[in-house]
Amino acid sequence: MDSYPVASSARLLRHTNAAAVLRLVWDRPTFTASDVIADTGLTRSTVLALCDELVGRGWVSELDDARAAGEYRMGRPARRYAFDPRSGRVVGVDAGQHHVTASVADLRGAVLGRAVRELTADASPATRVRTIRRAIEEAVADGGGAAGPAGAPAGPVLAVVLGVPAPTDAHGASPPGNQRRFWARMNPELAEQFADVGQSVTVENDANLAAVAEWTIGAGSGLSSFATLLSGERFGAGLIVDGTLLRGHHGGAGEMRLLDLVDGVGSADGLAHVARELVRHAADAGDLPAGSPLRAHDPATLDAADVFAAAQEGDAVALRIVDRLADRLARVCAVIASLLDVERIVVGGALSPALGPVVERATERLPSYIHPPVPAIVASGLGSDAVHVGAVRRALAVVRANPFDFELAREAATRA
Amino acid sequence: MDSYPVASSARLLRHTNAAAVLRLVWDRPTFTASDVIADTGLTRSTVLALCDELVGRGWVSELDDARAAGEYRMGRPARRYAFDPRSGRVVGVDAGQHHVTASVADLRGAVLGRAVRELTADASPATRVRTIRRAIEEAVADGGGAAGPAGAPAGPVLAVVLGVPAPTDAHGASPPGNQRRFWARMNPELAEQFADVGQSVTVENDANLAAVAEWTIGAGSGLSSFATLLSGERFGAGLIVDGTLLRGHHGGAGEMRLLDLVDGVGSADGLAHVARELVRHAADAGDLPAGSPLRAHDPATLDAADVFAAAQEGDAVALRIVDRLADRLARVCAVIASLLDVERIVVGGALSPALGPVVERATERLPSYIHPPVPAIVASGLGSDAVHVGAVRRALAVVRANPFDFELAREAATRA
DNA sequence: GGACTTAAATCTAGGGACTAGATTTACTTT
DNA sequence: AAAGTAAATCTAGTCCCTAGATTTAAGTCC
Repeated sequence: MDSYPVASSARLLRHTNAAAVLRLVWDRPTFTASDVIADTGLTRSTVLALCDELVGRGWVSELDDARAAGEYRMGRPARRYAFDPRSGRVVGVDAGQHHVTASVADLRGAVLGRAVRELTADASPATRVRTIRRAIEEAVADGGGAAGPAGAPAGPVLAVVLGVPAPTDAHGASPPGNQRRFWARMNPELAEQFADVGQSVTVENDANLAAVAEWTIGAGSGLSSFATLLSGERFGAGLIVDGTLLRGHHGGAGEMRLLDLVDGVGSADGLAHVARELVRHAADAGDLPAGSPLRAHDPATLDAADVFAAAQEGDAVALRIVDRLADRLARVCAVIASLLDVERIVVGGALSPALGPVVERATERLPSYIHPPVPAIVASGLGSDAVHVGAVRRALAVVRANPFDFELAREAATRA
Repeated sequence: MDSYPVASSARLLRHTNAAAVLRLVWDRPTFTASDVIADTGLTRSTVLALCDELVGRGWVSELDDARAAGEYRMGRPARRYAFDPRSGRVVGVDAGQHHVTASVADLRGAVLGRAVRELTADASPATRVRTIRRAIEEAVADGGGAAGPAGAPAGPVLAVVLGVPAPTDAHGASPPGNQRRFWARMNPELAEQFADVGQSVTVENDANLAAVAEWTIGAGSGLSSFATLLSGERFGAGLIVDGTLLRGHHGGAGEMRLLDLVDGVGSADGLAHVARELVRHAADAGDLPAGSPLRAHDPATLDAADVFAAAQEGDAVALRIVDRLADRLARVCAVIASLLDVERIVVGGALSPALGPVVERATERLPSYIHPPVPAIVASGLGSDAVHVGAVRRALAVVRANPFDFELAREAATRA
C-alpha cells in the first residue's frame, strides 16, 4: 500500500529535474533558458546545465540561428533550444479481429506512416502475429526514409502499444478462459512476440485505448472522469475515473456482460448489431411501406448505415428503429454514469460519425433513468481511428513518463 | 494531465528522505540505524542525521535504555529509536443519519477514546453540527488525560476525517440537488464547520470509508481491486480499483441508482429493507405456518435479524426469504464485478455479522450471472464499525503521506 | 584484569547539484 | 561610438550525500 522511495544521492536529482524540464518543453516549438526559469523557479546556471544535459542525451537541439524572426529586441540574445520530435518514434497498432492498423508517429504525435491489413475471423494466432508484424514493418518503413525536411534519419522506435479486443492486465496478458478462448486467440502473448520491435512493448485493451484517444485529442479531452463506449457489434467501455484508466484485477474493467442483467437491454449486443437485427426483422415481417428507402436494398445486406440514411429522409420505420437504439444507448449510459459518476460519455466505434441522431435522442432520454448530475452523451469524432490513435498516444505517454529509460541515437549509445 | 515538479534545492531531498524514513519505521516498535541502512541503502552518516532530524521534529524518540532485553551480543551497542505514536492523534467520525460515532486514535491506530450520540432523522443542520462536535470533544477528552502509561500528555489532533451518507468531491463538498436536499442536510459544509478541530479536516462518503476500513484492516486487505457493498436500508458501494479509491466527478461513484434498471432487483433497496418487506408480506398474507418461529413476533416489528434467526432453525418461509435475498445480492454483485473486474466483494453494514448464509448462497449463484473470473463474496467482520474505523485509517493515511505538514508539540512550534 | 573481537558511532574528505551575486558578453538603441 | 539591456558565464558557498579511516563501547577469551 505504501512505498518508500529514497533518493540515494544528489545525482538522482539531476536526472529527475532533467526529465521534468524535458516534459515541460516537449510541446513547445522552441524555448530559452528564461522560459524554463519562469516555469520552474530554478536558477539560470542550473537550467543551462540541464539544457546541456538534454542536448547531450540527444533529446533537444540547440538552434544556432538565434535571430529567429525578430524574437528579441534588446540585450544579449538568448540561446534557443528546441525539443527534437524526430529523435525517436512510437508505434500504435489496432490489432482488431478483422483489421490491423499500424501507425508510426514522431515524439509529438505527428503521423509519419500508416499501414492497414485485413484478417479473416478464423486466422490462426501465427497468421495474426505475422500480419501484425508486416503492418508494423510497412508503417515503419513508410515513416522512415524520406521523412525529414532535410532528409534527417528518423529516430529509433522507442515504444510500441498494441490494442487488442480482449482484457489485458498490467503486463499485457489476457485471461485465458472465455468462449472458444477468443481472448487468447486475439492476444497470443503479443507482448513477447513483438519484444524486438521497440524498446518497450505494451499490450492494451482496445476500448481502453479508444478512451485514451478521446481523452488526449478527442471529445473527452481535459476531463478527469468520463467513459468511452464502443458501440459497434458489441458494447465495450473504456473507463477513465479521477484521471486514471481503470483496468481491474485481470484487466476486465469495462467489459459489458452486465448488460445481460439490465432491463430493456438484455445483452451486450452493440448498436450496429441491433440495428441490423431490427431492420431485417421489419423487412421479413413485411413492415416496410411501399415508399420506404429501405426497400431499395437487399434485405440480407441492410445495415445500420442504411437505417440512419433512411431516418435522415424521414422514413417512419427507420425513425422507430433509431428511437429504439437511442433508448438502448440511454440505458447503457445510465448504468455507467450512475455507478461511476462520469462527466461525459463518448460513443465511439466505426459508425460513430453517423450516430448524431441516436446520441441526441439518448441524451433526451437519459434524465428519466438517473438523477442529476446527468452526464452529456456525445458522439466520437474519431470513428474507427480511435484505437490506433489511442495506441500512439499511450506510447507517447510511456516515453514521456520516463524518457531516459530509452536509448536514442547510435552516437548516444556508443558514447556510453 | 501531466505535472512538472522540480526539486529546487538539495534541501528538499532531506525533507523527502526524512519523511520516507519516518514512514519506514512507523509500524516498528523500535529500530536502529542499521535497520534503516538495510532497507534504504543510505549511508550510516546519512541515516543518523535523518534520525536526528526526526527526533528534533518530535516524531521519534531515542531510547536511552539501549540494553533492551539482550537485543545485541557483540560490538558497540546501537542507538535505538522508536516512532512515537503518541506524538499526535487522529479523529475518525461516522456522521450517519441517525448515529454519530467519533473515534480518537494514536498515530498507529490504537483507539484512545470513543463517543456515540444519537440524532433524529429530521435534525436540523445546526443540531447535526452541534451533536457531531460534542461527540468529537467527548472522544478527544476520553482519549486525552489519563491515557499514557506514564501519564504522558497526548499529542495534538492532526487529522480529522468525517464520514457522511452523501457523495463528496475531492474538497469534501456534496452536490446540492437530490430528493429533499438530503445530501446537503447530511453534509452542511462540515469541512468548514470543523476546521478548528484538527490541523486537517476531510469529509468523505461513508461507503468509501467502509471500503478503506476493509482495505486496511478488514476482508479486503492486500487487494488492489475490490468493492465494499453496504447492504442495510439502501445499497451503496465503496469502490477500490487498481489500488485507488474511486470518487467520480462529483464524488458519486458507488451510488447504486442503477439498480432501478437491473432485472430482478429493480431498486436500490438494501437487504435489511427487503427482508422486512418480504417477511411482513408473508405475515400479512397468512403464509406463516403454525410452528414458525416468526409467529412469535409482532408482525409490525419483524426484521432481518428475526428472519436470519428463523432460517437458522430451518423455518421454510425464512429460508425462502434468505434465498430471495441471496439472489438479489448475487445480481448486485454481478453488476459491480462485471463492470469493474474486482477480486472480491465485501458485504458490509450493521447486519453483516449475520449475513453468512445469504453470502454463501449468493456466492453459489454468482457464476450463473457472470463469466469467469468470478470474484469472491464475503461478509464483513467490521459490521457497523466500518465507517468510523475507515475514517481513522483515512486520517492516518493523510498524516503518513505528508507528516511534516503537521505541527506536533508546543516545544516544536515555539522552537521555530 | 588485560588483550582481542566486533559492530556501531564518529570524524574527515570529497563530490554533485543547487543558489546567489558579481562580471562579462553580444546584441540593440541612440 | 557610447549607452543600455538581457542573457551567459564565472565565483563562492551551502546542503546533502558518499566513502573510508578512526574511535568507541561494549562482549569474549584467556
